[in-house]
Amino acid sequence: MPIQKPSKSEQTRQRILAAATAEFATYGEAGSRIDSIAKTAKANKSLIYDYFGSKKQLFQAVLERHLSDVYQDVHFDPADLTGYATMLFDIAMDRPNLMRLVMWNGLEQNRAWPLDETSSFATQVTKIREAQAAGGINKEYPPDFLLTLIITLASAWTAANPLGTSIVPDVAERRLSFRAALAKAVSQLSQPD
Amino acid sequence: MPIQKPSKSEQTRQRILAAATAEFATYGEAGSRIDSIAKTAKANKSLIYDYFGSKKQLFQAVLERHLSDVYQDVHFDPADLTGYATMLFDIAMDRPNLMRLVMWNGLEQNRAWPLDETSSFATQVTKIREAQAAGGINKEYPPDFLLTLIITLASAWTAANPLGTSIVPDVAERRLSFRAALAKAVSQLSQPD
DNA sequence: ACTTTAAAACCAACTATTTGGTTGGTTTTA
DNA sequence: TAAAACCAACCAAATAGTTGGTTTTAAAGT
Repeated sequence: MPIQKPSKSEQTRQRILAAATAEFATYGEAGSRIDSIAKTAKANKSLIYDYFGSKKQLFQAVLERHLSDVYQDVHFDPADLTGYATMLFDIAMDRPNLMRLVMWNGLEQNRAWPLDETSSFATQVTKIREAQAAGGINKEYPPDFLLTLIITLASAWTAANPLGTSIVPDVAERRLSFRAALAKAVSQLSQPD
Repeated sequence: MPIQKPSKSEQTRQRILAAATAEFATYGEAGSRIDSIAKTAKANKSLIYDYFGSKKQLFQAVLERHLSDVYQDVHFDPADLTGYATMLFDIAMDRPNLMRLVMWNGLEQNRAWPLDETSSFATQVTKIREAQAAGGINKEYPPDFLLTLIITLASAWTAANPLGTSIVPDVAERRLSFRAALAKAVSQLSQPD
């Protein structure tokens, strides 16, 4: 029996996570209602507490699950910042819920990040600094400036950014054009003089 | 009597707005508590309803007031995108509360913007497009791409952007360096080839 | 095969508290 | 003296979280 059919309770867990994802992404932690999640998940409210403990822990679980999905796909290569940017762009465009969850999490000042991207960010900054020293990346920008620029721009046209979506309501249809523009911008900025 | 001393009720109104600003900026609309605002404002809860109608209307009033403060200072000149970017950067850095309010408002999908920046955005996009046609701005980027890039980057290191602040926790002390980097980046991207 | 049995999965109903919003009146102002 | 400003107490609804139990599942015993 190589493939295990998910157990009944596991299926329920998944329904709860799916319902919670939609609710939290839409309304944030404070605005979400446990009753609403239970109803959408077609699960009894107490199961949510049995499986996840509390509203806050459920939010955390939802966020962590979606983040860890993505972490597997992300490879940071300081020699290819353009590729990094477009990959983040694709991830962000494909996962509006995740982007909104990240945003809510940030605003609701729920402690630092789950998992440890903070240290991951620091690693990336160091690699950019080294690449600058080695002449592979434009030295005129601070490395952490560049990294923030790339990550922020890559998610600038997601549902997570009210500015981006109100300036460009039709990004979805112009995705390739924007992806290319992003690539060009990052390339232009990171290229050594 | 050229200068009117603010009436008692006007002072109360202001205390409520100030308290609401802090509460809403910190917790968002859903996470804020009217009782808490009343307590902070040292005003009776019912005054909030007398003066502002409802929680939602109070949020809207707070946001509009802070936005209109800022609108007076913002002048958009397609011939000086760099200046525009740094001015937005200064405004954003000086008004963390406003930035967070804008972010909450966007995420909480409270209808479109108060006042009409939407049309203002459209105007700015048009002006950029014209400047591109006239050869004053790099033609390789879509005008609405450029505008989003500028506005988003200008606010990338504010309290409103969890990414920016977790990558660069010490922006405050390095403000001038980041301001200069932003100026250089915008200049580099908008300069015609 | 069939029963036993205990844990796992599930749920309806409930609770204590918090919440946005109201009421009916007192105090202050001009 | 009447309107404006203010407030303590109140209310109905909503909310996160709990309880005490019933149903399902699946393995063990016969």
